[in-house]
Amino acid sequence: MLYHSPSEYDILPIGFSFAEYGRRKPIRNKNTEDIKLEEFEKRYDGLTVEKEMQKYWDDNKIYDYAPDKSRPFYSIDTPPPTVSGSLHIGHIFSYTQAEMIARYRRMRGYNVFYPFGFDDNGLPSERLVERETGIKACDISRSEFCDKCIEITQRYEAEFMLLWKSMGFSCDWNLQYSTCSANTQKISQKSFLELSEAGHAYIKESPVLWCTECQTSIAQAEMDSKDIDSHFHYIPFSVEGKVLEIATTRPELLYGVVSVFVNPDDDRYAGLVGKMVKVPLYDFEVPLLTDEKVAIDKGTGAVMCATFGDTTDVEWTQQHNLTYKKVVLPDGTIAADVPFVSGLRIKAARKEIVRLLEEKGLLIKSEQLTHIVSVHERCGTEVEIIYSQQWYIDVLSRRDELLAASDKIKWYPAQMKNRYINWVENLKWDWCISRQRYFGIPIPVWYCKNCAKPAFAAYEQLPVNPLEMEYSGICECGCKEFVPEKAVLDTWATSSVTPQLNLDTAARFGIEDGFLPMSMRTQAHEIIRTWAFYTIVKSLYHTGEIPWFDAMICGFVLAKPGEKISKSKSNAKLSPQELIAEYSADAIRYWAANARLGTDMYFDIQDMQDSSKRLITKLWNSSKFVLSHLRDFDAAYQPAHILPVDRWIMERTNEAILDAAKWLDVYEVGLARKIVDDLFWKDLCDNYIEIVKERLYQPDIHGEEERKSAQYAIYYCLLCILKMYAIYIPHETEYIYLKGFKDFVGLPSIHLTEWPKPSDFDVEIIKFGETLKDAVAEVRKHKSENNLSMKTEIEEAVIACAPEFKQWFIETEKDFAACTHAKDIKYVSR
RNA sequence: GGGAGCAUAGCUCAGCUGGGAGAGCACAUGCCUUACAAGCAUGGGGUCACAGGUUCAAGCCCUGUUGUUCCCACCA
Repeated sequence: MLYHSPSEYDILPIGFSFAEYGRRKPIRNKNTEDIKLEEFEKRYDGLTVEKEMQKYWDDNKIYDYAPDKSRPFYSIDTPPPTVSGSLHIGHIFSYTQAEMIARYRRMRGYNVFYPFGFDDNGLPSERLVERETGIKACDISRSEFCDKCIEITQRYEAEFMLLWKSMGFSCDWNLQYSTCSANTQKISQKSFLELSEAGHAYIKESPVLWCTECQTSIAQAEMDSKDIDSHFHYIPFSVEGKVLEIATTRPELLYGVVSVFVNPDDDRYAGLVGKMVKVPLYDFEVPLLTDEKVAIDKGTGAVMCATFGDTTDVEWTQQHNLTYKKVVLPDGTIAADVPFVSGLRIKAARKEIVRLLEEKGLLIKSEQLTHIVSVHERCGTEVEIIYSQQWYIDVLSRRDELLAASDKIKWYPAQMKNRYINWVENLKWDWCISRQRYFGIPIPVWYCKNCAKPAFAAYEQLPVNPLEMEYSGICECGCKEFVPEKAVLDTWATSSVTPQLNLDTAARFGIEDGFLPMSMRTQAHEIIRTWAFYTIVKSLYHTGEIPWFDAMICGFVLAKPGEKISKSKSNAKLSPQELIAEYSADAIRYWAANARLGTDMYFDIQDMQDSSKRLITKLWNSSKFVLSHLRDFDAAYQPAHILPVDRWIMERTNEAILDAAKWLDVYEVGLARKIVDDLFWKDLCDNYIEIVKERLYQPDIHGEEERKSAQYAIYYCLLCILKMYAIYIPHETEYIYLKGFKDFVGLPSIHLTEWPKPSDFDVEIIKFGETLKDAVAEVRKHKSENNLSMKTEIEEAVIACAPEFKQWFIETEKDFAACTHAKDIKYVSR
């Protein structure tokens, strides 16, 4: 029986380790003299190295942007993260994929313009501040509240920037912008003025989507849907003395009923159309009208139209020229002139009306139901529709142009275009851009006190805040007094001009002409209907062109199917900062690259740790090996004869380079990574290095020139592999580069080197390599099946190969024998 | 209700223009092999969701079905 007490470990002779105790075999002599480990640490310590490398990049300004007309220009429109809370792993995931593309393009020789920004104005930031301070915006003065917003968003931005830096992002922070800065305000207000001048932005009083919690108008894009438990109340209206049963979920709007609709083909009501219907409880009369939208088979086939229960009510009110009866006020209470329920909040009013109906015998029945309602995405409150004056940007009349624009943009992956098309085709409202909020970019407008006509700020005045400035002109009507606009712009009205913001930054470097359209926009699929859509709208109005040529649409990280990662659900186990501190940035980056573009992924810490650590360690160890054999390498010397097996690994590398580039050109970082992984792990480490190892160690057996041939190959392959991995794991590859390759290459950073560009690869020699691998595998199989050590000598190996490969095999015989420990090698034809 | 994606090994997934069913993890069996036990070798394991069709040939193309995820619409 195998039993050991702790004391037994203490008496193990030197040369035995704990793990080996049961086997009683000496641990291997590590040959430390050969490897000179003082230069290559035994274990790679990513956490320390990453900090060092980041400092090295900072100190040497590796990623500073400088225009270079000799290179093709490549610009990236990166999402300015909404400053509405801390970032989570989902942000890391999609930003990292785009960052890899920036690195790839840079290495491909592009002059990459890669600015970052922060979206720090508007409702999302206000809600963050309200949450953090416990103060509601409406409870303190506007300037006081805005000061708090600036203070808190700046704190978050500092945190965001540190996070991107610790992820090793290769952007130049001098190109940074913020959407609440004075300069941005100027550009955003200018956009507003230009669109107003051209008639694309306009003001009108009409029904608008309204959040009673945030007390502001919102846009169609800001709505979410939510399942809500509710009741269908069957209420008896009456027409010509007969009961007309109508089902509704909004009985509190009874006072706002302006008509009743039935389907024109509904025989049940044929004779009643045009007659007056009496509304129960309130006893006023409304007309019975027809509309094709009414479903005959739903409920009783009769629908009440109230101002406003839903978008259909809005359409009907407009189409049939019905009057507006105010029921719901902007603060979510019932208007003062509504009998029975005035002053109550909507839900309380609903209860009260139902109670009254019941009391008076006017409630036929109530059915429970779950239905989907529209809620405000920021607070989850059910969206109301009220009448009010707002600024809009015309999108409905531009549907065709907006659709045509999507054909000019290349979407990656292609099917993401459908989401955009789907959204544009389903637009029901023009884009409402005014918000009755505080911390946002002011709408640069005053209104004439006499005739209410808007007066616009002059371009030279921008940025302006009308609340802090008098309008100095005179209205057409002769009036000199003006009232300032209090509303601010929708945050998307500003973030939709990121191409213009970036252009403004680029202009500082003298890059203006040809900057637009930008090369590429990267973003997650969930904001196609907002950010992508609005940017396209603005771009078409401002430039008549698409905003960018390519759209790289990333997926999302989910906790599990259907569940987004969010702090409130506490399924984000660790913050990105904690993940970096624990597992290293390279580990997270390598994992983040394991995704199909546009496809959501589930976050699994174990998964990330396993795959990333394995690769990072393997790359370290193999680099250590390779570089230990390049101490006397002369990069300028090309051996006269490169052995076939060396040619094989170099050609395989070329093949992989071209394959990986093919994927990276279409933004598929994950598929490209897999190509590199296969080359590195399977072909280079498991086969090539094993085959040529002895040739590198023992030139006395294999020949000096032959050793040089192997050196030539491993230098080329490892350097290419490091370059390809550099976009994924920039810290480790840089560290290895600095230790082993910098002196050969001459450039101060691997990130300044060029992506390898073989013109082609040799298919024949790669086929030979495959046959060679098969032959080695056969021997390994033989030893494995017989429980033999790989070192065991075998008498004879018989290689089955095609005749055209035989000469190459003969030239590989010494390597093959060294790798397999075969004493004799014979051939048969295949 | 409209649209899109997905369905391949126990798990996570790759498989680009039709011809060999694959990787990692997990599992099993071995192995100190002058980089790496955070390793290496070898192996077991699949009706490629289902039903039709096109083709000499289908995981891949076509039609339909089912399941699933997402986007949009759906508040009477």
